[in-house]
Amino acid sequence: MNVDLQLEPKIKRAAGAPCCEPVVRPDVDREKAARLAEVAKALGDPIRLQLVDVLRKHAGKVCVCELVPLFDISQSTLSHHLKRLRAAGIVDSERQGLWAYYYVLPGALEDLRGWLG
Amino acid sequence: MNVDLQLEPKIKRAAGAPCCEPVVRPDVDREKAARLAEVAKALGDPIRLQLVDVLRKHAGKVCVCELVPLFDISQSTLSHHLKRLRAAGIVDSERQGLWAYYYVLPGALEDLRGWLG
DNA sequence: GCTGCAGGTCGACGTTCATCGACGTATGAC
DNA sequence: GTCATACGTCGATGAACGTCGACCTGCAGC
Repeated sequence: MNVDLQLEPKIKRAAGAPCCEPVVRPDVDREKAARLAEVAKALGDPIRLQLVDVLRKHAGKVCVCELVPLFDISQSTLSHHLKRLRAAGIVDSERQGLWAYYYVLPGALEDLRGWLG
Repeated sequence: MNVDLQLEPKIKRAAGAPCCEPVVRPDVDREKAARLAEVAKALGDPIRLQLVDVLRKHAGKVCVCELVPLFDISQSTLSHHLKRLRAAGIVDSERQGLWAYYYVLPGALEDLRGWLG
């Protein structure tokens, strides 16, 4: 197992030969990387990240009407962001009469957190 | 401190009044959210996420020529991804002669990891 | 000098995204 | 029934993104 990968610059070599033996390998497979990246991408917007932050800080479910005034965006745009978060499996919602309540799905951020160490 | 945010649907109310008192507040300010989102966004691509994964798994620095054959993309596209990761402050590079070596900046993912809990 | 290679940059292309206003759909109040 | 409200969806628009090939820049070897 090659721990220190600081490869010697074997500059004296035949033309066309690779600079070094390929020893690195991805540790996460393509499917897992895609899943992790999907969650990261959903969090890759300041508004969505703050949305998740607000929802996570509250044990219960939060009404959309509470979220709207927190941001300088229209309600339709906020709805779009919530839809994206739901598509990424980070939040879910529940309707009660006129209102919709959102909450963070338990364990939704677990994989990304685990990957980050 | 309102722990359970499951707001009662106070449906009996005067027209125009909000459904509930606004009690939620974002815990991360706008600037911190923007910084966290920038890192998350940089990780929001499967190739970039795998790149970081490979670099993190090796204590030393990894030559670009080792990274190219790991993915089904052109070298110019890979260079673009590495540039994005560098712009996000996640990796940095160092040239030695013909070759460029990339490495993950220590602590670059610390904030995001901390926010995730 | 010249040639070949590694890797970064540039321009172009098609796709996806964030945002908005407008509209649709339920629901509750009357 | 009618009307207002809360929220979602739709269509449009401009910006950002991922990808590529072509080109440019250094460096090593001749």
